[in-house]
Amino acid sequence: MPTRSPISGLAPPVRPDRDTTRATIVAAARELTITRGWAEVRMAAVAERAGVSRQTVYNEFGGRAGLADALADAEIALFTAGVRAVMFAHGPHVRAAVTAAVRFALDEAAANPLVHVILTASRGGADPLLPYLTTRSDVVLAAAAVPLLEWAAAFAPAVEPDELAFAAETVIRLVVSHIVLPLRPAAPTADALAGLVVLLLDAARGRAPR
Amino acid sequence: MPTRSPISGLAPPVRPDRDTTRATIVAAARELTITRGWAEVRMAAVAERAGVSRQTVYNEFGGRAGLADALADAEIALFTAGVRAVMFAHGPHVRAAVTAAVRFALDEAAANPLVHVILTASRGGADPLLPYLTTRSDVVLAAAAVPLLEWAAAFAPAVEPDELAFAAETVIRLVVSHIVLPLRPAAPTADALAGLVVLLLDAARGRAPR
DNA sequence: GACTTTACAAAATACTCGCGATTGTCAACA
DNA sequence: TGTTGACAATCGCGAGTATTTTGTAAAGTC
Repeated sequence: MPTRSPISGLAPPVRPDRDTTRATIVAAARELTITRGWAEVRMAAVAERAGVSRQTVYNEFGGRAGLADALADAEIALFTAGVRAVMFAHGPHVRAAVTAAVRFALDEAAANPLVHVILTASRGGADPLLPYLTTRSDVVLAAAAVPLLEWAAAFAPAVEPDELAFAAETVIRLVVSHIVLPLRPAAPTADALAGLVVLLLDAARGRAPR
Repeated sequence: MPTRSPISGLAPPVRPDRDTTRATIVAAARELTITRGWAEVRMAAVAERAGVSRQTVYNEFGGRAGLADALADAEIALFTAGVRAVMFAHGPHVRAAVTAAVRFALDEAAANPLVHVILTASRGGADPLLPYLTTRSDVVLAAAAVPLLEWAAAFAPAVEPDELAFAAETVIRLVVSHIVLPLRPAAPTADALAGLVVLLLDAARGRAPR
């Protein structure tokens, strides 16, 4: 994060925006991937769209695999940030917060194929991006849990960590399941899962609020 | 196993065992699929192993796709029968019954590739059997729910049907999720899911035992 | 110094062709 | 009713080849 000081001149003049370049490239790769699919994404096309030379892409990411990694990381960060924002917007209201978070996840997965692929990764799927995301599915699960746990730390501190972890893992698994096989519209699913979380947290609170 | 009636001659001479033949063929296909994988299963090999002519296989199932369907149906029946047996063996003990059922499902999916494929179907996976199982994943979910609901009807009749259906669907989704991405050994997973079901049923009982 | 351009080898991908194996169907046969 | 044998159609596989794309290295530019 070389955020350079405003007093330009003396501050590191070098590298005006090293990671701005990276971000631009990742953004370009992201757009191309979402519209055309990762399989169709050419390093040359990414470079052109990002306004840099192909060589720069290689310098920054090492290659196609590195770019895929960075892309996945960026998308995960974006997604978790969204979940976090949605949840904190509802303050301590467990049901409202979880409902909104689940809806966000379901809608996002429906609209953004990248999120869909990353969330439902792990299955030896057909998607060409997967070979590059080497079994990161557990990482994804862990990443998705972060905003939930942060929210709980802020608004439900009395709950035992183990119970909390189980609740988080369980909703996430269920959300993914409903993404893979949606039997009902998003709204009732979100309501049902929120009810489940309320139940889990209440039970945990009643049992172990030591 | 063409077990014909001992009193040969008068007993229905026609069609001594139409569906015995089918069962034999399916059994042959099943064994070949489990050991060598569906992709390697040849219609000729199935016929030979079943002790019938290749033509008979075509007459009974129409073709490779039909055989795949029948195979899936048979395997689902076998699996649900196993779940049913395991659950009823524990009588009304919710936790014990669900624990055993989850363990059975996890172990079965680990040991029997056919069960694994069918349970985790739907994802546009690499398995060659899938193209023949056209989006039957919802059917599978419904089928897996049957033994659970039967058990509940026998031992937990006071629970509202909706709540019951949700509980069943949820455990099944979670079991599949843990098959696809197992983070812990089977035993603790089974315990945790059983606890979840107990919670759901207790809540439903306390709320709506009208 | 960071980036671009140009050049080029290596690797992946796409396409064609031919062939053997397999599927699916038909009719004669037991 | 089920078996056998024959046959066209189709599929999958592998070799061979062309084309694209990746990945690396150099020299050139602001």
